Amino acid sequence: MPRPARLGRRFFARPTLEVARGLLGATLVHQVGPGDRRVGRIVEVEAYVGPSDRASHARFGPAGRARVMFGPPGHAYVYFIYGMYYCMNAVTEREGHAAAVLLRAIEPVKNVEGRTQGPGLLCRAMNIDKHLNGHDLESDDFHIAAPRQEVPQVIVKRPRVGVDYARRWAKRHLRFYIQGNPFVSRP
DNA sequence: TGCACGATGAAC
DNA sequence: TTCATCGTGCAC
Repeated sequence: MPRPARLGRRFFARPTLEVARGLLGATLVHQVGPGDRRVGRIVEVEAYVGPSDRASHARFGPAGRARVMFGPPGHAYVYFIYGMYYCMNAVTEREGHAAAVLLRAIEPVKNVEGRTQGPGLLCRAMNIDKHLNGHDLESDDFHIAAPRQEVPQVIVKRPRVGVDYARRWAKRHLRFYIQGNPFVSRP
């Protein structure tokens, strides 16, 4: 059986909506320590398309919290939120175009315990925190791999969660998930 | 220097 | 609907 192809710079250096849809069904891998390689299948994501996206942290500019989003694609943007949770994004588009895809839910595949429905729980279960902010996703210990084979899946488009303050940007269907998957946070 | 608030999740 | 809990952004 062929080894799943690790997604590299070229995959992420594309339009964010394409990357978002392409990440559904892919597997997130984090080698937490010796003998603890955690793997989860991505089933729900959100796209944050640029600094003009009023829901994106990129709106605060390259000197702000989301400076990693202004850097090269294929890196992790991990931030701390509500005083207790971390959320993980994969940076997209070309360097200088601040965009990313938020990973909202995974289906446990290997060594993943606890709930994984929602960006905060996902990071907790995968042991992802601020020490991984800015980490290169083209690495052995932390990366995303393409599905082994094309699995038929219907992709649902919905408004993003928790961004009502963003006016018209809150209405756009920039959340994507695999229809019928039981691990989606908010079907 | 202070303060309001959030790309959340759980309890009530 | 409220609350836990704290870093960030911005007003002062």
